Amino acid sequence: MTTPAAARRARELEERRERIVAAARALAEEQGWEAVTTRRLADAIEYSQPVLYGHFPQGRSEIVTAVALAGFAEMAAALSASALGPEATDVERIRSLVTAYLDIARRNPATYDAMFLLPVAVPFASEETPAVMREAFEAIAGTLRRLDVPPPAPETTAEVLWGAVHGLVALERANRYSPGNHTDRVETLVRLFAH
Amino acid sequence: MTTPAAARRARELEERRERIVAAARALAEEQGWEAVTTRRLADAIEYSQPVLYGHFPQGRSEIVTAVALAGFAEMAAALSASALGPEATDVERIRSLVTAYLDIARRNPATYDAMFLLPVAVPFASEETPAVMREAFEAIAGTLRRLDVPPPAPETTAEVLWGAVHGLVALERANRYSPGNHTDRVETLVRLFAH
DNA sequence: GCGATCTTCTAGCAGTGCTAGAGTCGGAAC
DNA sequence: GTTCCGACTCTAGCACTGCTAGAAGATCGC
Repeated sequence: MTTPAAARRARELEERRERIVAAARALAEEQGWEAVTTRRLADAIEYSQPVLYGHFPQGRSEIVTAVALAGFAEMAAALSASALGPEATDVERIRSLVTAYLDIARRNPATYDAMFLLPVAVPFASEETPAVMREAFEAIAGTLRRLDVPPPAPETTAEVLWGAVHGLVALERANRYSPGNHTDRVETLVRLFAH
Repeated sequence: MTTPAAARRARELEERRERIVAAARALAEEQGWEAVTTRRLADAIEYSQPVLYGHFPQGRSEIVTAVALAGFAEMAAALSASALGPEATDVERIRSLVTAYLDIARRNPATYDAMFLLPVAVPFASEETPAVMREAFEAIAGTLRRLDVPPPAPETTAEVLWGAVHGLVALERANRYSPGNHTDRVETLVRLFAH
């Protein structure tokens, strides 16, 4: 049914779609999301504006969502990779997790914004939650479950921990914190959850 | 030096300034910040657009900042008022504080966004930090200091607590949480900080 | 090679933040 | 009471935004 030409076309389409997402992400990280305009994206991929709407019928916001999903995939991988061996202490486990999270957020600020700040239309904890999001959450909950003294409700605690770390990132980036106190805050947070 | 006419003019200017801020806030709470355009604001105060720039030379972003400052004033008042009497337990004190914070955030979502999400040019923990911001922070730090078992570094813990509660608000509003688990999360957070 | 289909582009809409310059009005001085 | 100046406000317009209709074009199956 699918001719070779059609297969090639589908492949080219997919490639172009990814070039759009990559261009949006690069532009956002370099100059902020307000610099990510449909005209600049069209220039970056060397096509005209309407082409974008062929890939993303919902327009700009759908492109932002695509960047957010890519970010969640990377975060899930980083958090899973942050798990320590059996001889680690509870404090070390949580510190490794939190540090991995903060690293991801610090290295990709614009992508992080797409994931949490910008209004992207992705229901999180529901049926249709993309797998990458569940994965990232599971990495956090898994670390809590593996503690020597696991919390009574690991899932709920995972949600609270996620929120606490996100709050740290958000307030720090918005300059709502005293400067230079970063490591103290992280250590305080870690010991709070490691009990 | 100041003639009666000049005094009246100054008063009228201040009134008009506040009408702009009030209009921006009302519009944002009703239809979101993207609906707060300079044209709509001008319509609301029944003047033309350029009048806005007489009050706020930096334009729209300065108006958002003004709304944020009003929000901080209200938050400082609400958090201070949440302090409990001497017979309260640590858990009750923190719960009262956190609940007051969540109430403010839930009742004025757009104002809350102006305070923390939108890029307003207000350095927080620095010399020029407006008094209202310091006040809000002091209400949190003060509650921690008054605990039966105060944390080792109340200021740092206050920053972490602020971040944790903000994270709760942010993730909840961005639909990054499982629905219906709200009270569990709050209680988990409270007990974490009440030791 | 033909013809239909699918793709891409040009051009334009309505809206945005912001501003230059023209015009109007109030109030101080005589 | 009249004049005149300065402060104030408005009209009109710029360059930009996201998005889309309809024309022009290329491509592919036959």
